[in-house]
Amino acid sequence: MLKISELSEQTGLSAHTLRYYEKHGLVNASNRSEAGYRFYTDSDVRRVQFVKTARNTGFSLADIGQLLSIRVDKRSHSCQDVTDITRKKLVEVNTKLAELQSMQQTLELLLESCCGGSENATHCSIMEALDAGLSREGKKEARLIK
Amino acid sequence: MLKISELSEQTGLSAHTLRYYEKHGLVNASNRSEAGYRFYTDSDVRRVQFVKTARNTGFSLADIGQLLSIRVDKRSHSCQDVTDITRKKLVEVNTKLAELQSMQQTLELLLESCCGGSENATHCSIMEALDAGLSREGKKEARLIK
DNA sequence: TATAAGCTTAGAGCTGACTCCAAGGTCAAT
DNA sequence: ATTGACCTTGGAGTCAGCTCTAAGCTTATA
Repeated sequence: MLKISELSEQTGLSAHTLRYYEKHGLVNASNRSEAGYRFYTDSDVRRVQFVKTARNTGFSLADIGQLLSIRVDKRSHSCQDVTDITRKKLVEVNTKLAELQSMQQTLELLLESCCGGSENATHCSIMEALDAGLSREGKKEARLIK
Repeated sequence: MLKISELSEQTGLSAHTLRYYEKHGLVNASNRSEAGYRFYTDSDVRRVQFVKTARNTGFSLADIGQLLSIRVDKRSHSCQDVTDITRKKLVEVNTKLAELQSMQQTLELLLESCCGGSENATHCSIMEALDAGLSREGKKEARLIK
């Protein structure tokens, strides 16, 4: 039986966060002392670690709520229930990934196009490109957005 | 001279958002009618479009504030000032990109490992992998996390 | 002139995932 | 018995970037 600070240490999640998860229905302490102190069992620890792993994988707390309810009663759920949640997440991740990749490319082209020197920015090609809505090239090559 | 709704139409930003930007010091209407209605000049329109382009490129409103103050007085700023902001943003984007790519890979492996069928989730390999902290493989290949 | 559409403001609400605070109770060690 | 570390709770604050509301004025059209 672990106290909240011990669970915090074991999982790397703060006690604040653990209480927050409890408030949101993700992880309860199986036991409480007479004074109300939370005490966590091994099973609780595993549940918290499941939550942490799922968070690292990108699932929202709402997703994780669903995954947890599958986890406690696997017989009443299908693999498809699980893949549905996972696939939905993958789509979200891919969408964000595409946005970020586009930003990355733009930023790299902007940096390539600019001297970055200490002379004044009167003719800075980054400023020019942003002014032109990125529609023009970086002065030499016609690649931005296009 | 455009009214706010006209500027909204031209830029694709809502009137709400335009007022929000003004409140945060990014874009002022150069003129006001007697009744206080905002009127935007061509120069204002260009400024708003600059902001929009910078937003699309991933810059925060705070970054854009800096870029705008460079824009209005290019002589007092260097190309390096501009590349500093841009490079900082690129680093942030690359960091997020790495996180998302790791999530993407994990999600794809999870999906590969699971049948996704209508049978119950008792032996679902996604659930098993999340339970094991992704430290184990997808039943067949040893690739998750590793 | 009446109506509807559009404008103004300050300020509140939203999202998600924490993060912190105050006020007070508990526990272990000295 | 006292100190200090730890625990409890409800509720507020944080971040970014909007998004919306309410109450009231203005403007264009019929």
